[in-house]
Amino acid sequence: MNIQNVILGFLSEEPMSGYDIKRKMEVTVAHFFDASFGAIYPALRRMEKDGYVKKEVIQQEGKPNKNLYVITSKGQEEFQQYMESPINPTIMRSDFLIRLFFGKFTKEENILQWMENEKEDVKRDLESLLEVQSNSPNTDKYKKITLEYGLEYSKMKIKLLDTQIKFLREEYKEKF
Amino acid sequence: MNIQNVILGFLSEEPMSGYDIKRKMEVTVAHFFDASFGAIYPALRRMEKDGYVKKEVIQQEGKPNKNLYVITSKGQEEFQQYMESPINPTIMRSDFLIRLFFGKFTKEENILQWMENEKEDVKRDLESLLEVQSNSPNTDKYKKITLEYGLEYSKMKIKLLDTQIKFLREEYKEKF
DNA sequence: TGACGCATGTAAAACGTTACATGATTTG
DNA sequence: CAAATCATGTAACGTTTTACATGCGTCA
Repeated sequence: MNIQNVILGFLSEEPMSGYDIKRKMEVTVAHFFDASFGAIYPALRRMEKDGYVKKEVIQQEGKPNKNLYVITSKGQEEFQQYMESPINPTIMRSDFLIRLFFGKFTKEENILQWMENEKEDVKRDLESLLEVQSNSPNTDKYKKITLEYGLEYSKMKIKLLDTQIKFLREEYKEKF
Repeated sequence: MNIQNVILGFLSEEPMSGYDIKRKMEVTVAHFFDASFGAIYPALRRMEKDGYVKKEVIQQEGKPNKNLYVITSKGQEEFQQYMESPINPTIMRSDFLIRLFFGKFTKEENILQWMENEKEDVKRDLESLLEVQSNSPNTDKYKKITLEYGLEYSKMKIKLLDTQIKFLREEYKEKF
């Protein structure tokens, strides 16, 4: 999977600009896929050159023009091929967990601070996912599963962090 | 966080070769950090050039020589600086979830197959983490938390996949 | 008036994967 | 006998981030 495949997916649903795609990603797949403008715009140009999408310039008043991209039949074929290809393994890269893993090389205060921060971050993630959920009751069942995945994952993280923070605090107190 | 920081972390524990580091990563941090030989070896060379590590060549019989890397005090300082720096956000990239998200563009059989495969993969991950857990009862408490994280995450995924697979199968049956 | 949202884009740099090359020993 | 393990390394390639550039409208 690369950005191109994901963009083709979004354009299979409706024509969008690079900006639209980025916004859409943020409220739908951000918890398991992320892309920057610097990756999206060049990808769209390439895809136009390769005939996967067609550009339509929309004149707007008071706002910059919009480059609306429409998927072509060649693009649809390409996307279908992607959907039939083998699934790539999930990539995860967690600085937080690396820090924890090497936790014995730093002060316990640092670690507790990291864990509190992480908990707050995850709580915000959870809230934003809950908001998305209540704002989109009519999404299809598969999208609902990916949302559910995000919700369960967040809840699991909060629970685990809560438990472990308490353990560490108990231990910390016992030093006196 | 980059490979260099992680390597410095491992070398803070004991001198290792590039090969050792890779092997160690596989049984400790693979569920939240991954690096290939093509990333590790060049990193070690750079780090030696920059004075973060020292190379010691170990002659071995019947096996290729080993380049054992030892962290220097400059390397220790660098690692401490990393440990005090702000934590980078976690990166996740899941082809599986992207496929699910765009599930309506493919056949339900495909989706069920993906989910079954994913479940089996996660089950294997869980088993390997459980094995690591029973093979290393004396690891420090922070490492234990990262292991616990992996275990809980795997269990969560299996549970969710199980539930959702059953739902989809029920629905599927009702079509008759 | 400064920041933010809308909107697009490029170029450089950083980072990493993949594939290839080498070669001995051990294991099934 | 083939495959896996041990062990290191390079080069090509691909991808992505970051930073920069532009510019209007709105809102506090």
